[in-house]
Amino acid sequence: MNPENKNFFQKVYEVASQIPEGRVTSYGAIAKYLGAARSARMVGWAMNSAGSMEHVPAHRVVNKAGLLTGKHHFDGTNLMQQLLENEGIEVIDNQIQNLDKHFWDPFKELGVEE
DNA sequence: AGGTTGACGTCTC
DNA sequence: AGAGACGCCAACC
Repeated sequence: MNPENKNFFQKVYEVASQIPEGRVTSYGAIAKYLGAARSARMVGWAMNSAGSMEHVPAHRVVNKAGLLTGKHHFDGTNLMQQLLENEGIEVIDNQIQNLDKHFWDPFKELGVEE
C-alpha cells in the first residue's frame, strides 16, 4: 500500500505517533514531510481529532516557534506543559526551551521519503 | 447551502 | 530585512 493512499489525517497520526518521548516537532515539519508544507493548519485539525480519537501525543506537537499554542485545547489549562515537563522538556510560559535540542525532525529521523 | 474559523506556515511586497 | 496577505482543507455555525 502506498502511504500516499491514506488520508492526510491518517498520515499525521502515524508521524505524530512516532515521535519519541522528550522530543517535539512542529505542524509545518509534519505537513512538509507529507508534502503539504502550506497545509500546516490541517495538521492542527488532525491533532484535534487525534487527541480525542487516536492515542497520538498531540502535546509533543507545537508550532514552529516552540509555543504551546494548542494547550488551550487540552483538558486542563496547563496540562500540555505538564506533560512536556514530565518528559524532561523545559517549558516556561508555554514556551519550550532548547527547542532545537528537543526538536524531532521527521526528515532526519524517518528519512526523506518522496 | 454558504460563509467563517481554525493547534500554522510560506510566499509576496 | 521586516511586515502583511494568502493558502491549505475540513469542520462548525
